[in-house]
Amino acid sequence: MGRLIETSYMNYDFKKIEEKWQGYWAKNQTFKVENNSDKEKFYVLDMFPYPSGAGLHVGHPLGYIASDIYTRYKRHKGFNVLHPMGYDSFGLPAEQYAIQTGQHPAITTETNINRYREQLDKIGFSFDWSREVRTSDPNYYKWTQWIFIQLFNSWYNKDSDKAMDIADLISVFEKQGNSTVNAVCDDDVESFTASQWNAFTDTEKQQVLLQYRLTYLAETEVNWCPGLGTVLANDEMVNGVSERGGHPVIRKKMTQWSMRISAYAQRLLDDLSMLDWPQPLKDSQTNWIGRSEGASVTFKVLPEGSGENISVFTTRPDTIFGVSFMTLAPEHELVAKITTLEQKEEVMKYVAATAKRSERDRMADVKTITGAFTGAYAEHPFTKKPIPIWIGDYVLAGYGTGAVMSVPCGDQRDHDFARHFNIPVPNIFEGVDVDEEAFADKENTVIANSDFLNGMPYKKAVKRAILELEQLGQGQGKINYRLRDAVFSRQRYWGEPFPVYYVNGMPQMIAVEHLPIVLPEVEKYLPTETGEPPLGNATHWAWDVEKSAVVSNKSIDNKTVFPLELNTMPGWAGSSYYFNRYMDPNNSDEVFSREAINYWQDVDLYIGGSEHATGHLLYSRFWQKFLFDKGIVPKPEFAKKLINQGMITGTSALAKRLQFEVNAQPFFVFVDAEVLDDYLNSSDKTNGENPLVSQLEEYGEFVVQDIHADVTMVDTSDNLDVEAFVKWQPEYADVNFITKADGSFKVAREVEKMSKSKFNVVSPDSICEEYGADSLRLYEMFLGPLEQSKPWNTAGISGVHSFLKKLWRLYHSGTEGSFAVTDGTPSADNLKTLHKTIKKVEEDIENFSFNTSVATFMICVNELATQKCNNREVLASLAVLIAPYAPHIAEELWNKLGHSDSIATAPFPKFESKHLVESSKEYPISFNGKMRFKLELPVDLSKEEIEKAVMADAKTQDQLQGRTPKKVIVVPGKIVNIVG
RNA sequence: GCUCGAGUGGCGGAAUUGGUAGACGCGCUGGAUUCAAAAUCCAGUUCCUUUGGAGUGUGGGUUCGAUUCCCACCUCGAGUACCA
Repeated sequence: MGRLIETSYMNYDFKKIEEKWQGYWAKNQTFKVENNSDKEKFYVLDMFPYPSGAGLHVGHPLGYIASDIYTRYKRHKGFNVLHPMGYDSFGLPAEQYAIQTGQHPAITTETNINRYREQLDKIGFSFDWSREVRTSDPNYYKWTQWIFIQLFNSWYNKDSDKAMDIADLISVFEKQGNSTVNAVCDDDVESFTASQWNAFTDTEKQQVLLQYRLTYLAETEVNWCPGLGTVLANDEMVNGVSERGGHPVIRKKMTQWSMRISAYAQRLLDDLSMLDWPQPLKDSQTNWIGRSEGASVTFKVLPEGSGENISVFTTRPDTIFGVSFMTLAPEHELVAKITTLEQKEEVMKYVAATAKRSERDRMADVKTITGAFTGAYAEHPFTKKPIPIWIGDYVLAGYGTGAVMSVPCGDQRDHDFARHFNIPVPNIFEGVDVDEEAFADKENTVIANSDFLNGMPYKKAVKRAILELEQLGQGQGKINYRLRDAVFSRQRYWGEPFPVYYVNGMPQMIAVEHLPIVLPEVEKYLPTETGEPPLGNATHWAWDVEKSAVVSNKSIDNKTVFPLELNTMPGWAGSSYYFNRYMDPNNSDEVFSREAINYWQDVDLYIGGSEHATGHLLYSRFWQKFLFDKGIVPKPEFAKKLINQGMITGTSALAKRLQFEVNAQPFFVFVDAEVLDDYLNSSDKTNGENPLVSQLEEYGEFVVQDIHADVTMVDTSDNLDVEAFVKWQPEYADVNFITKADGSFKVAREVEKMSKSKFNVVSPDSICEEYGADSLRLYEMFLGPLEQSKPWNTAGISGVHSFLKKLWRLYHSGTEGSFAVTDGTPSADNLKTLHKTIKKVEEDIENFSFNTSVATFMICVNELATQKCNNREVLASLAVLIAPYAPHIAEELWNKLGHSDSIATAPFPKFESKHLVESSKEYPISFNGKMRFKLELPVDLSKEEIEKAVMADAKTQDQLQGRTPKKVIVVPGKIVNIVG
């Protein structure tokens, strides 16, 4: 009896081992870190997960495993590593579920988080859970509200190029008005003097200040999604529909909170160069910011003296003499003013038609050219000739000034428009034909027919044109950005409430000491009958300035009790600074202490998906820069290095089904994939050996169909468990299965996105159950390069699993597999294998090439097993090497080697090159670049000696067959190449 | 359309500054062990017309030598979408 138990323990019992060490780590808080340490800091962060109801599949932990390996490695290297985890727990799915079921989103969220935690714990991550944060926790969103208030109380000073306190701005207004202020602000700010400012009422002053604040309330065109009942940010829609749910989105004017991210456009662009982030991600941020250099040009509307001006932005001021018409966006405010009587009807019709077309229609239909002539003319700044003013929906109201100077010879869209409406296409390029298409090449441009620009190349002409425009007072050089201010209001329940109440319609911030303003209870999570956001359903949602408390709506008197903001913040609010909050997550007095932020500084390694390129990662950089300006954080960028892990796709199992037609009725047969292939590829369809032949003779023509089978019912050799399949889908119970002679039935495989509907979802739990967390971790890494997308196929896991068993056996070479190590001096071979492994694994981890280090471990264990190595010193080093990858088995082996502490902080083995020194080298001998044979030669031979030895070799003469080589290339230590 | 990335055995993939293409694993084939199975171990496994030859998406170039560098093209994937 006792012997049985002993034996079972001697085998690699991963379940027992993993449970034991996960328990140990939790109990001993092995991975809890302090904010002060003599050790150097290192901060490894995973992107915040949203805890969805579906739980994790094997694709989700990929990045977490990689970051955990790096974290554990850095601990072995002597760093104090911050490696936290938490939840981005506000969000739409929980709210949609609440609308359907009435269940409070907080409850759904809690359930989902618990499930996530359970799944994460099983994989053996070394997170410091004492630092967990949740964005929906009032103790957390108190600080989200706090940052919002800081933004509200700030403006952007272009002179100092940073955010400054709004109080500074007010004192300037009081003394000098706003003419000397160089701020990022709304376009339509009117100028005022100090005395005018001082005469303003409070409300007027507030109104003016809103035009300067970094978060402001303004009527803006927003992306309204009726299907979701909320507005969406640009990055939350794809091709004119909502990213979540695919609902249509329309343009609508609404009063909304916005974030003046445009103030940071240039710095967001410039600082990309100091980030070690993937180039595609930086490129997409660069595109999103969309900087273009050019000029703004003012055209006077005729007749002279009408006082109206059209201002345009152009990147090609050098083509100003090619202007043959102007185009305004149909929404442009001048349209109504300048349209002549005769054209009024046509223009109004066109404006109404475009307003009706949804954004999506307009995008889907780029080819159709539409527009209308306003009847009005503008004056060319130089030639003074009249230019017709058109409207067209190819000009976007939201970009630039919503108006363009149209140069049909230099811009294809202008060209198309001109041709369509028979507008002249004057040519201003030397030696270029612009009849068929516009000439947009800047490099080979020589300007002609352009007065003072004649004969100039692009760059020179641009400079000159701007100079001339400036002298006329009708233009100047300008830089334009595509990046728009970000709408910050959402008409949702499950988000952070704004710390805002309204006095005379003007927003007021609630004092910081009264935060958090907690999300109120509501009976319904839908918008109110009057169309207000869900918070409009709350009965206690008013601010009492005397009590400094949220009180019943009934007491609103607009004297001491005021209505609170009904919108909530968007999903990205809470995730735009969480990386900083992790540094000191339980601090209730400050967002984080000085001590904490000064110690941890910023994230050293950030791992997550590339889908956040223009959302989370841009907003976070913006907030970080703002906090940096305010002296709250020490770094203008929050993450030095970022890695996008690739997606893991599923490998679907497809059972081949044939559909025959029998008596005008469909008739089905499942057939083994190889049998079918064999049949389809054979030229002789009457070959009697293929089981399909008999079927075909009977039924004739067929159509092949692919039926998804659940991947769990397929073994490593693609054989389907037919019994289980039929039990799972009883409708197939009566269908015949044509199997191979031995009764096996193979499915075909196809790589598709991992999804429930394709029955190819694999959960980490089932893998942990069957093979253990260490196998899962190794296999996820072994699959391929971290950043690449790659298919999951559970079949392959047996390789890493048997590797772990082999590793275990290396330490259990005693009788009946008992633990046995020896204390002697390791052999030269042992040391060579070990140090080769140390070198490679260390390089691999530093390069995030985790797949190759798993291969290295396999080679190492194979070699040590061949060497029958059971040396304590070598095996102890090996345990540490492998600990970041397979921490559970490493802990167990470390423990058996006699250590009472966790392996977590054991020093990483030191590589010593002396163990790798070789006395001879096996030279590949190539002829004309092709390796033909190998020759073992001493390593210290000179070039000449090598050549001599090679030429003297019989195999060389064999290859040459009497020819005399033209040349012999010898690269000592590498290769010999004989030419001729 | 534009921008970026990637194409290597049946499959996932390896090859660090140009220097032995296919490491490692899966799968497959054969064998050992076993009453049998699982597990384990050993050998083989790029292709072909095999005393040899060809071969890293295709075609060309640079080089003694190219998966690696250059040019053109093809295919797939990601991002973006009238941005003046």
